[in-house]
Amino acid sequence: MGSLDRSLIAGLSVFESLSAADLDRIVGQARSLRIPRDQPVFEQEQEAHSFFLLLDGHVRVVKSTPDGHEVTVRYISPGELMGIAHALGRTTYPANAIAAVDCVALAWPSQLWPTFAAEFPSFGANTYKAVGSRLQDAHSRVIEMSTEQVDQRVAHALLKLVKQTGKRTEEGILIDFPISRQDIAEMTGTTLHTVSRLLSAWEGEGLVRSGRQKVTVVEPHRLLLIAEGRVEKG
Amino acid sequence: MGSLDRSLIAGLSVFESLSAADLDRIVGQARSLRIPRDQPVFEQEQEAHSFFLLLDGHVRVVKSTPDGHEVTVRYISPGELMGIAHALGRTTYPANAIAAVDCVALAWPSQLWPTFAAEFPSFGANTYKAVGSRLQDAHSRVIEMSTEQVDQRVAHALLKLVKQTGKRTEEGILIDFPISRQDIAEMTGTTLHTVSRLLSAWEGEGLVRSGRQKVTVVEPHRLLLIAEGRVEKG
DNA sequence: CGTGCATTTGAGCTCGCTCAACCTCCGTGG
DNA sequence: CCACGGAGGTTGAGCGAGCTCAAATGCACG
Repeated sequence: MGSLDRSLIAGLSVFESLSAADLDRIVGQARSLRIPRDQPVFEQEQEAHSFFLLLDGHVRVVKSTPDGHEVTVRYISPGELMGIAHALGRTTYPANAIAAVDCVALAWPSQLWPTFAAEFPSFGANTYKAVGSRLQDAHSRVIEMSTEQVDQRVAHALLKLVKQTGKRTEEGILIDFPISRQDIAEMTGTTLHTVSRLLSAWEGEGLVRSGRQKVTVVEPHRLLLIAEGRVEKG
Repeated sequence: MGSLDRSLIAGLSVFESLSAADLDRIVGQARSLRIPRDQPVFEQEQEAHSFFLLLDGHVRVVKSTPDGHEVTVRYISPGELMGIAHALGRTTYPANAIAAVDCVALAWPSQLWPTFAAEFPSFGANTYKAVGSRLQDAHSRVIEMSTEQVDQRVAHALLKLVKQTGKRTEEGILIDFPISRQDIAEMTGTTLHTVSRLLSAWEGEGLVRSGRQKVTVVEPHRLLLIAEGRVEKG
C-alpha cells in the first residue's frame, strides 16, 4: 500500500505539468500489478473495469476474430496508457492484452476516468492525443496492407519495433523483448513461413541477425530501402 | 449571412442537448459552403484552417501515398464532422476530402475548436467518441485486410455503404451516390478489374444489380454470407 | 536427455494481379 | 440529329507472390 509513490508517474507525458499533490492523489487511487510473461492484462469483450498505465515491460495487444485468426494491433511500451475503453466510448475491452515479458502496471477503476479527465486537463488532452495518434497509426496500417508487398510490411514492422523498443548492442539494434516469427506474421498479415523465409534471406545479406524469439536489426538503413520498395528482391 | 439558422444543426448528435442560444452562437460563427461534385473540401498536408460539418451530400476521404496509390479511408455522411485535424493533435489535414456529389457544409475556423470543446461539453464528448469509433473502424479494416479474401472485403464494403447510405428501391437497396469500380477497389485494397469480375459474378447470381457508377444490393443476406466467408465461391 | 515449441526449408498450387483488348454509355459539338 | 471522344466497365490470358501442406532440424527447459 504505502509502497506506491508519485515518483512512479512523475515525468510521464500523460501526467505532465501536474502538481505533487495531484500526482499523490492520482497514485493514491491506483493499485499496482505484476503481470507474468504470457499472462493477460485484460481480455477482449471483458467488462472494462479498469484502465492501466504500463510502468515496465511490454504488452502485446491482439484482436481475435471469430474464425480463429489473431491480429496484433500494437505493442505498448512503458509510460503508455492501455485499456482506456471509456475514452473510446466502450464498456468492454476491444482486444486482448498479453504481457510479452514480466510487466509492472498501475490500474485504476474505470469510473475514475471521467473524473481524471475533468480535473486534470493535461491528462484528458494527452489521452485524446494518444487516441488520435493511434487512429493515424491504424490508418497507416490500412494503407500499408492495401499497397505494399509482404516484404515491405515486414520491414516496416521491424523498423517500427526497433524505433519503439530498440536497444543498442554490439551486433546492431535488438528488439528488446521475445518476439517470434508468428508474432511478426500477426503484425503484418502474413504467415510465419513467409516471415521466416524473409528473415533468413535478410540474414544472408547481413541486414539482420535473428534467433529463437530474437531479432536484431544490423542495417536499419538498408531495411528502410526495402520497406519503401526502393530495392529489387534478390 | 442571415440565411444560416440554428435549425440546420439542431437535432444532430454532435450538438445534442444544447440550448437554442448556444446553437445560435455556434451557427453564428460558421460560414456555409457548397462544394460541387468531384471538388475537394480540403486537401492532404494542407494547413488545417477549418473544420467542417457536412449538412448534405457525401464526401469521400482518400489518402494518397508517395508512390501514387490512393486508399479510401471512409465516406462521410450528413451530420458528421470532418477535417477535425485538431482533435487528432495535427495542424494539417491527414487526407483529401472529395465531394462524391454536390455537397453543402458548414465550416468553422480551426481555432474555435478548443473553445467549442470546452464550452459545450457534449460537443467535445461527441467528437472524441467519433474519433474513438473511427479508431475502431480502422482496426476492423486492418483485421479485414489481414484475414479476409478479396471477395469478403468487397462484400463487407458494399454492406457498410448500404448500411450507411442505402436507399430502398424496388430493385433492392441502392448506394445513394455515384460509385465506380475503381472507388470500391480503393476501399478494399484490390483492383478495379477484380471488383468488376466480382460484381459481374454476383449480378449473375442475382445478389446485386449494378451499372455505371451505380450499385444496388438485391440480397443483403446472401452478400453477408459471402462477407463472412460462409459460402464457397461458384 | 527427452519433450515440445520455434524455426527452417521444400514443393506445389491458387488467388488475384498485370497486361491487353474491347465494349458501352453519355455528353458534346458540328 | 448524329458522329465522336472519353470515361467507365468487361473480359480473357498468363503469371507470380505468397499461401498451404509437409517434413525435418534445432534449441531450451525440465
